[in-house]
Amino acid sequence: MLEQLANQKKHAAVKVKTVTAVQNEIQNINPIALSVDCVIFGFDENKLKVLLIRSDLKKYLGKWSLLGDLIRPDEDLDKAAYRILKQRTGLNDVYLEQVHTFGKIKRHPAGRVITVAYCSLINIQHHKLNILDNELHWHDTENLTDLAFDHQEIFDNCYARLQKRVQEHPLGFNLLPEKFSLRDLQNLYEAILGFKMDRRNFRKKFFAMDFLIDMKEIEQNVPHRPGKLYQFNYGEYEKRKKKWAGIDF
Amino acid sequence: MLEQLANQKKHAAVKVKTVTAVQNEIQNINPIALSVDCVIFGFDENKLKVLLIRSDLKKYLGKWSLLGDLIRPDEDLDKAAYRILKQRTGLNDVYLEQVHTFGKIKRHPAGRVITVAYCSLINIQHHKLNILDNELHWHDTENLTDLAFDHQEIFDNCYARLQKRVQEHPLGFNLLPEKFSLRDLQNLYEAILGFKMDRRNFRKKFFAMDFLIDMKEIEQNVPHRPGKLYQFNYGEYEKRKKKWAGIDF
DNA sequence: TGGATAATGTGTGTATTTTACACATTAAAC
DNA sequence: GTTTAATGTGTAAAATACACACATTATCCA
Repeated sequence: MLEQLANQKKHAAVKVKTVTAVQNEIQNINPIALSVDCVIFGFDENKLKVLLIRSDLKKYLGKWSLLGDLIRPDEDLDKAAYRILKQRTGLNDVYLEQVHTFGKIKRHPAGRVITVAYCSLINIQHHKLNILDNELHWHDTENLTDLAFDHQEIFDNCYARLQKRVQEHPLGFNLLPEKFSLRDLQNLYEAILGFKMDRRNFRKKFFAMDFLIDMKEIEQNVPHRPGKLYQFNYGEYEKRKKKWAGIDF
Repeated sequence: MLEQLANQKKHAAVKVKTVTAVQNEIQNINPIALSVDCVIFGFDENKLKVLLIRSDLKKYLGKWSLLGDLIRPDEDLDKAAYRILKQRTGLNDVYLEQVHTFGKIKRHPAGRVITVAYCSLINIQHHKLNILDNELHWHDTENLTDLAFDHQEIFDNCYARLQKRVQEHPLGFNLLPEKFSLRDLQNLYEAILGFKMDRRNFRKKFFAMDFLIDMKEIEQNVPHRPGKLYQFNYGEYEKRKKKWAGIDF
């Protein structure tokens, strides 16, 4: 309570700050660096994958780490994340979402580096062609352990977010080819969520939503009866988006 | 594609970095400052409130802004947010959650300042006693406009997050006194979500969850039949927490 | 070419959850 | 003791989720 009053007094003393005063304050207090790290998910052979790179830092030699870089002073936060993605995957217009910011004091051996984690979903087919760099690797998300830095924590956090968001929003389609079968879609959900679902109920659910466009095409080169191909109808979805309501915990 | 190869080459050239090399890189690239801003929610007279302070920056004189400060170099991110809360409200052990990081280039007039937004929920009764500083003000969240900096955007973002989270997790109780009536609880939800609910179904829902402890007390000094008082059973909740599953968008 | 294989594609009944809705009860105020 | 303004409770209908089985079709191979 006394401390409270003291703080208020201190505040009252500094009535109006000029921009220059704040600039000085910033200069003095500022040995903190900022980076962006991207958890880039892909889906291939019915497995959820994450794009990793071999750490270029001596301390973590041999370990895998997320793709990241320092933020440039003249660069918006989101832009920095897009830059990383473009650099590493060659892809534009990918799904990207900020997830969480990690700022423990000793998380980076080179000093105080606070990092903003982004989650990205890409169509791995588009990217495959570009991945010649053998320092880059699509790693199964199952049994992922022992990443460099605090990247395991960052990955876990982003994966949990993905699991949640994929159930409430149509993100998943970013991981699939434009045209996909319902089986593909179910495999994707099962890979992300980590459990099997009833095929009939799964189909019923998606057909009931009525966001899938029947492309009037069927799978090619499958050793069994081919399934129909669909596209997700983003336009229609935007129109009828759900306004959630329902307390439940 | 060519650009892609060029990037890979550049990467391949810098094989192993020492910590010192990274330190230099950081020193050179680093005129970015980091702050924390807290959106502190309260609930009073059946209205959702947010704690604001008059901007101390000349450019925004007269405008209200969120409570924030620069992060100290030796301070964990979350610690910085707790520090702000303690300073401004005198309260410990409050609900606090990181929400989003805002980093547009020109969001702060004094230069590049990236800010991490936190959402906090406090029992306004506990705080009321402490709010002597007339620069601080509990503002209705309805019709909140024209905050300083990009604080309107930050507030909107945190409010949206609160609306969502309060439906999936028992956060709301942080805004209420320890003992509350079901009417209090419903008023809280209606204030946060912005619509009215059926009283009978609301009660049924919460009783069915079976997380409310009947305190065997009733409201005092109400001009009508007093309601029973309850407490939220956090212990039981932690035991039976929901594992969500259900695709729906 | 036809039978075996391995998938796709569809429907129904049951249980659970959500929603809509009305009346008796209680304490306080006058 | 009557009025007032809330609390407290139950039930039927609708919508949603879940469990479950069989016919269909393209491919593969003998």
